[in-house]
Amino acid sequence: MEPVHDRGRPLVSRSRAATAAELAGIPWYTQLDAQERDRVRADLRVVRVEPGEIVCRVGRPVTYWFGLIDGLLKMSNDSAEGLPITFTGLPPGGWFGEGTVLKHEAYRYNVQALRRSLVAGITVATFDWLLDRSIAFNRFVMNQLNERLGQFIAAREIDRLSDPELRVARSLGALFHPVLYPGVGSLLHITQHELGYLVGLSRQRVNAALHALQAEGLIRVEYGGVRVLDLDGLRGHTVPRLTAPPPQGASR
DNA sequence: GCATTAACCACCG
DNA sequence: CGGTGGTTAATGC
Repeated sequence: MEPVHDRGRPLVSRSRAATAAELAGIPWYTQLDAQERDRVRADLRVVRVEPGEIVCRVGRPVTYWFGLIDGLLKMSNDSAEGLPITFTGLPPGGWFGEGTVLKHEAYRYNVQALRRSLVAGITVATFDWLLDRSIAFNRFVMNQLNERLGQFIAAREIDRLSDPELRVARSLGALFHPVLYPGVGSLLHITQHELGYLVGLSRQRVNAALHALQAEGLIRVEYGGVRVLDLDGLRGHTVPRLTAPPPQGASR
């Protein structure tokens, strides 16, 4: 597997308060009233994590509700020694862990940084407090849960796909989710190596798949990222198939 | 066959 | 320079 290096000090001790610009970029924050914003501003922490670092670990008691300000994270639900089950990329703008925070349980997945990232978090107490008083916040969380449910169903589907090009297309479609990841825009900053790691393919194979998708006009391959030209096309993308096996007795 | 790793070089920031 | 992309060759299932 990947090098899981755990940088010495716990995340909380390296964290700082959020800047005004960072706050303004948080989708649910801007929906809050003045008093709620005050509390969030006082509670919210921001920390820089290095590649390979783990943001939350399976089995650890819940501490924060997390959001990604910048960078790229990978979520996987793997049992301690078993094979990884599901990988999901977390692009900027994504907030995660609400299921765990709601139930005050232990985290059910690992979230690991694929590259240097800026991660924000609010405490469970503040999360609960917001849930008790802000309709807008409730709406955001409910929407988040609903969308993520769809994500995981899609992930299962992707896992079953054997065709590499299809896997890349669907994974990109998921990463460009406008509701879950409003920070992404039309250009996703991700290297082909990282994409390969998420999709479960080699960099070379991802490179080939990306160019095939580009040739179909669905995306544009750019330096250090991918621009989506046709999101619906990616979602419903089917490989130009030589599907129909020749009917029995077809002349040749 | 097809995908993977390793290696190389060119280019970008 | 390091990081990233495009490519080829050797190897493995």
